[in-house]
Amino acid sequence: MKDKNISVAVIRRLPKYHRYLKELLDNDVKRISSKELSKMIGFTASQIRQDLNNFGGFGQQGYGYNVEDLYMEIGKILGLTRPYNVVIVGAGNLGQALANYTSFDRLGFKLQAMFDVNPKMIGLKINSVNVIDMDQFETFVDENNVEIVYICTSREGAQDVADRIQKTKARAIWNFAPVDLKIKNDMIVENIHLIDNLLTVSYFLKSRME
Amino acid sequence: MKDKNISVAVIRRLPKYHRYLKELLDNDVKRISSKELSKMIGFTASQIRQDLNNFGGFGQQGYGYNVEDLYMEIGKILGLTRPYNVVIVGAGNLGQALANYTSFDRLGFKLQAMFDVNPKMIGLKINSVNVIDMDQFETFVDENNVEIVYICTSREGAQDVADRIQKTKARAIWNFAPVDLKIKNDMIVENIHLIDNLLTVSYFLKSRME
DNA sequence: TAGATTGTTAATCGATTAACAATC
DNA sequence: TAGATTGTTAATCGATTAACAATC
Repeated sequence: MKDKNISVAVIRRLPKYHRYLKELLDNDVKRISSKELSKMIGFTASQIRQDLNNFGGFGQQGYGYNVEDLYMEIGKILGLTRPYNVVIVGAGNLGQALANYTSFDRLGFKLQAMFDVNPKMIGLKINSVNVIDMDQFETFVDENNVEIVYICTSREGAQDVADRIQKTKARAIWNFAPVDLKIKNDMIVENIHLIDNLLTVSYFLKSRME
Repeated sequence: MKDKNISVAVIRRLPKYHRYLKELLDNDVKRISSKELSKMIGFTASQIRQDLNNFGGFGQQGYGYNVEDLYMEIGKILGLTRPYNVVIVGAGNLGQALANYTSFDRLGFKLQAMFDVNPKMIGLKINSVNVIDMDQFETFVDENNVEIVYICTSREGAQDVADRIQKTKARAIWNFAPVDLKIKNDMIVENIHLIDNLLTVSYFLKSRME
């Protein structure tokens, strides 16, 4: 499976395929054609076939795709063949919300701890996960093979956390703070910039009114 | 300002311009060239000039762009010239997190109420906003000129909420449930599919390992 | 004026769609 | 076999980048 030169546009569609295939699987659908999938998912049949063929010929002429096989294959492509240890920095509302998402756990994203600087938060258990003092961050991450850190701090605190992550063995950041982190090494960074997304809503609302 | 035929790619970059210009403004930077902005923001200077010229000639040859003017103009394009009334459906952790974001309020997204079906939640105040019974949803939305609804329910509850929104005067949905809502009319829908984004992280982690 | 930088056209690049031969 | 549908190549479309004349 040599994922060379796959465009980011394709990668970002994969989770959607994964989601729809799961639904089909849950509904006991055994096979599906690119045409049928197209109708459900909203991509063209051509695009679906192109996307999938970046990773291999998963279908069969005259038949279509086996739902279970394709679901498993896309899971593999997405790296869902093993669990990932994760921690959350920032035990506020958002951090707590993420800590309580059972679907992350089910997919293999295993929350090992939460960190905060607020003494009132430290020692609490959220969904049976400990809130630990930020002092122990680097040690904990390295000792527990944490690979992904979710940053749920304020805008102001985020860069400092990012700097500290870069001193550990963790290699990916999922950033919820409304700031573009400055990263030196080849860390993987995905941003959820809520405000950016909300501003597109107001853009479309305004445009629609004119 | 005729926003005709502007591609979605351009629209999604606008909030980032807005964010960086705010930062420049806060640092008392008076003017900036597309070249300097390029270095900060990571888009090419050419792309920045192309993007901005979709909406008008905001710059001046030999000078660059006036930071304050450009910030205001982009704010206008994004629809930030008036407030928007919003409500949250689902007063769980995520709903509460969103209710507590002061930056949304500062930009003009005014939270009028939160809704839930859980009797334990109803009557609570979160950040001085009432949690109301879902029974009163349609009436409240129409009487309070709510334009945007944030869906923070479970996957299972989201479509039902979407159906109910379509019976009101609200015209935009900000959806956090991991499902693609079926919408009949021309409602504006923006999705934050957290799992989809997290799966790209595991994809990149896996790819990086090979 | 000379230098700088935009606004804008043209060239390039990449992604999506269409078409169809291969084949189950 | 006949029908269906993939895998894949070619055509199209759109977005990004480069170039440069206009002009502050």
